[in-house]
Amino acid sequence: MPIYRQLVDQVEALVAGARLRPGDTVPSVRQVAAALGVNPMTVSKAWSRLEADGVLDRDRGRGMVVAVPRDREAGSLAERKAQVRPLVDQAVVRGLQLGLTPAQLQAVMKTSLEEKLP
Amino acid sequence: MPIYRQLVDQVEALVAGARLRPGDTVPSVRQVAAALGVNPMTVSKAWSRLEADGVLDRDRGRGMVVAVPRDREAGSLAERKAQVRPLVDQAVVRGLQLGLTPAQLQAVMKTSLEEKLP
DNA sequence: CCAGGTGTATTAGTGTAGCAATACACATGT
DNA sequence: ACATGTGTATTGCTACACTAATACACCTGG
Repeated sequence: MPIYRQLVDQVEALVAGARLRPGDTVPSVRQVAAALGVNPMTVSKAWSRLEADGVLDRDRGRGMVVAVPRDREAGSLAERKAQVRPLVDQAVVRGLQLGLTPAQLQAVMKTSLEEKLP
Repeated sequence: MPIYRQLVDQVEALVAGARLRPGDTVPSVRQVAAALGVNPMTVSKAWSRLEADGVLDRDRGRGMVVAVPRDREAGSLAERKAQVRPLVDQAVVRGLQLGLTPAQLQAVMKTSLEEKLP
């Protein structure tokens, strides 16, 4: 899995789990790049995508900050459910393929939720 | 999303949902290719991957058949749960990101399961 | 055997994702 | 103004994913 995607997923998970809250600052592009031995541009790509997704706010000269969830992109409850649906479907298909029962799959999701929400 | 991957996902979903059962035959590479206006090799790639994943059995000169689930790749319950985990995590993160509550996410999974299992 | 069905190995072309090097634009503190 | 921090536009390169064209190998029914 590409470096920049790993970074995106990692930050998204932290924000979704409220371990990074709106207003918190994120390590600078150069800090992360140096720590990982990667080109700053690679990190910038990740930060950019996070900004495009509304997860971070950019502030040139200062750094990037966790954005307040604006519900803008959200839409109605039904729409949001429809957006997650493909990902859930993928997990479900894989689970059934492995012989897991519906109850076992639900249990996995419960575990995942508990781990993410402190 | 690549053509061959769409085919793979589609067949996997059908098999996982028991709409295609072990022993059922699958349309031939050339039939599907003609129907979609695609090169037979593209369909073959999909069929091959499905065979590698143990979903289909090959039978040169006759066609491809849905394989019996062998529990082969399965392993212990814990191992299988661990395998689905990343996919579930991805769905969960996305759901939380959209402001869905844990209960709503579980509901989405329930719906997905009900739709797949007849 | 032969005709017609099956899947596929091989090869080649095309596009693009991923990453890095460079140089630049913006903001802040002194 | 200047030094120093921030993020980034641009460019170029490389590797690999995806698709297709062709020719071949296998099996079955007559």
